[in-house]
Amino acid sequence: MADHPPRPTIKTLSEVTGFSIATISKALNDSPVVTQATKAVIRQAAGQIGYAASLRGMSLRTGRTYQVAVLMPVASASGFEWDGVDYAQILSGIAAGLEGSPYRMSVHVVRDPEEGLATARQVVEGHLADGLIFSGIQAQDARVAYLCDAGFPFVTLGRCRQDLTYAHVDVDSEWAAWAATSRLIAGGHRRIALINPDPRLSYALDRIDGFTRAFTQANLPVPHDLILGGDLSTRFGKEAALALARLSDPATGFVCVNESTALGALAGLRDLGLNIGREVSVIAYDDINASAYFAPPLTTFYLPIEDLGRQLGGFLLRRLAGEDPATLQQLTRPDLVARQSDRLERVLPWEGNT
Amino acid sequence: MADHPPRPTIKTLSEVTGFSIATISKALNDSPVVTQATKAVIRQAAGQIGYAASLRGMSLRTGRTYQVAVLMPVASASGFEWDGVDYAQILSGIAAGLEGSPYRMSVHVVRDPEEGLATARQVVEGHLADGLIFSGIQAQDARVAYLCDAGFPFVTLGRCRQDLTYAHVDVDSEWAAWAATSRLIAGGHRRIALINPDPRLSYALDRIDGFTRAFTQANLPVPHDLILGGDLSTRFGKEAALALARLSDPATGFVCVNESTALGALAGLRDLGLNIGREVSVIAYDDINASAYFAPPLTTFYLPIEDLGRQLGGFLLRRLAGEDPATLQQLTRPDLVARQSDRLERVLPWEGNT
DNA sequence: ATGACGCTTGAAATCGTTTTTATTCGCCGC
DNA sequence: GCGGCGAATAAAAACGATTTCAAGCGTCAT
Repeated sequence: MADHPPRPTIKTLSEVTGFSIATISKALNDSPVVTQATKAVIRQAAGQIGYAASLRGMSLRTGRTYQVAVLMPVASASGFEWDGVDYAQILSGIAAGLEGSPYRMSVHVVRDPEEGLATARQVVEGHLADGLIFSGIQAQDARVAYLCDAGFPFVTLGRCRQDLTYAHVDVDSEWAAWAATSRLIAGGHRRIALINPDPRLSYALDRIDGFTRAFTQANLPVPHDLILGGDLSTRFGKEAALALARLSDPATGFVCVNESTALGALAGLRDLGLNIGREVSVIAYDDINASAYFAPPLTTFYLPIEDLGRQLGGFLLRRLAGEDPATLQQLTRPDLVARQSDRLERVLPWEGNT
Repeated sequence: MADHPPRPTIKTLSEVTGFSIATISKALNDSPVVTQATKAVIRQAAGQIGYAASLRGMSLRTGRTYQVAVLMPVASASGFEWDGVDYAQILSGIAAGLEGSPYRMSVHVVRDPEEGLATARQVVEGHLADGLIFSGIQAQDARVAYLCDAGFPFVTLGRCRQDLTYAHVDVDSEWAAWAATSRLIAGGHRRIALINPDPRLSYALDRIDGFTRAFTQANLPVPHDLILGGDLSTRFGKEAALALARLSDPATGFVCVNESTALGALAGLRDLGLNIGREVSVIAYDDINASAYFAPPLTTFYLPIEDLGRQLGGFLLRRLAGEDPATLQQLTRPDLVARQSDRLERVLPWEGNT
């Protein structure tokens, strides 16, 4: 066990430079009341002795924590089935977005939106963090409502359907579902299934909207009976695909919500002896490129999930700096990656213009 | 924006009860110098007004942060290829292990062990956390050495090969590699490949040891030319399998390090037109059950990764309480889940006794 | 010459705890 | 009756920063 010399405090710096701690503090915070000359001297000395302000001290005085809390959802009941969400990548992105700021990231695990609300309350009331980031937004989201009401800075991945102004980053699920469905319709499919997440989630509704729009635009009836919602597990994907492909008027096209459900769907369709890419087609979201190695390789929409995380972090920083949440809103369109799980070859009109 | 009433402090409690703040503090910390009667009164009042000690204040005074830092590795160069590590599940486990304690979890993203060391230094020197958890332990691990030397509490997932005493949780990779290899040998394979992680990682060496032991025990030559190390990406798994299966004396059995490399290996072998499960066999580690949906379903060793996380959290708590690290060490044997990617049917002697 | 003002710096209060040291008070022994 | 002691509580000093307010001091107008 090595003994470290005691960390220099503002007092040390005061003794070294001869200035009072008040002046030191102001200088380091770049206050206009202190001369450039003294600022320079103090900064130089600070660098010299390796002074870094104690977050503890700052925190007590200012009430800020210099922490950002992230609510990380974990699949509760799916029993460690793959849910296709690489939250580590989101966290990595958030951390990247926070880089260069004094803010650190604390992670709170939540099993469901209710626990999410409880945790959000704790964070706000206990001043455990200065800002909050979370995802899994529901159409009617109690967390969003609470935080808006409390005036606490936050950014979400996803949008709720309430009329509230808040910072968020989202993927254009309506468009993606529309594009995928249109692609399958153009490929000749009429019985297209939508394998969807929990219907309380806001983007589940977005996907239904896009799905519906594709049929309406093509003057075709919307196959409402082929919309199935569940958790994001591979098991659900398989069960859903099996059920849908065994109908008397079976589904031949599948628009899956992500890689894990798509993997399950492929497994189910394979079990039925169907030739995927010829008899049936599958399209999904993809963010970790596992789809490229499925049998057959999956046509997907690529979701730059690490970038989304980076945006979340960046937006929260700007929100904490006082920026208006109305200016901190962003919608991303995923890119189509055409592979072999659908039989479409020709380029569609909307391709290429992202 | 709702205005919250100011949070009660120890001073509030002092005014309410009539006791001095010193007595309050001691009472709430269950100090023996204060009477049971007053303790009861104070606790009652604290509950009444909903007092909870400010972590900020405690932190400044005690020097503790009530935070545990986790170093989360992100695959740097693999370009968002799946690496098969569900770190979210580990975090979830750690959080579960920490539950009931006042400790919160902060996550620091690191791209490689060097950055890990730098971050560990920051955490220790800046007192950013009271304890540290990390993984990806190398045979010679600078982080472990540094933290041991600094006397800073930490727990690792994995063991290094230096002679140091520290708290850790690990999986018996030597055994698992031995078991997988033995299983393939018993199935008639002689050219067995080991698809391994980065050879600097400690468990990469453990796996080589187990692999070697299996051949030695069977009085067979060890196929050193079939040991390949790389990142954990699916791409690497595919490339490795392709290379190994194309040798003039090709590999017919594959012991993969995890689900993602196994998925890649399956994809590669499939591309070569090989019948997996008959002509070639594949065995891997598995923690999210995606393997069950591969084509064919993969024989794996199941790794209870969330439990490992829970152990990590629990061990760190005990370490923080002053427990001897020598007593905080644990080795887990994964369970075999036999599926269809290897052709072995009969039960091996070591099965059943976990 | 003097008072006001601007500019820079310093002293002191403050944030909410814990911990060390001091005080109060009843009681016992001599 | 008084010093001393033990038990319980109170007072005060930290921890390391920010922030308010006061002070010093030269300049300039009156």
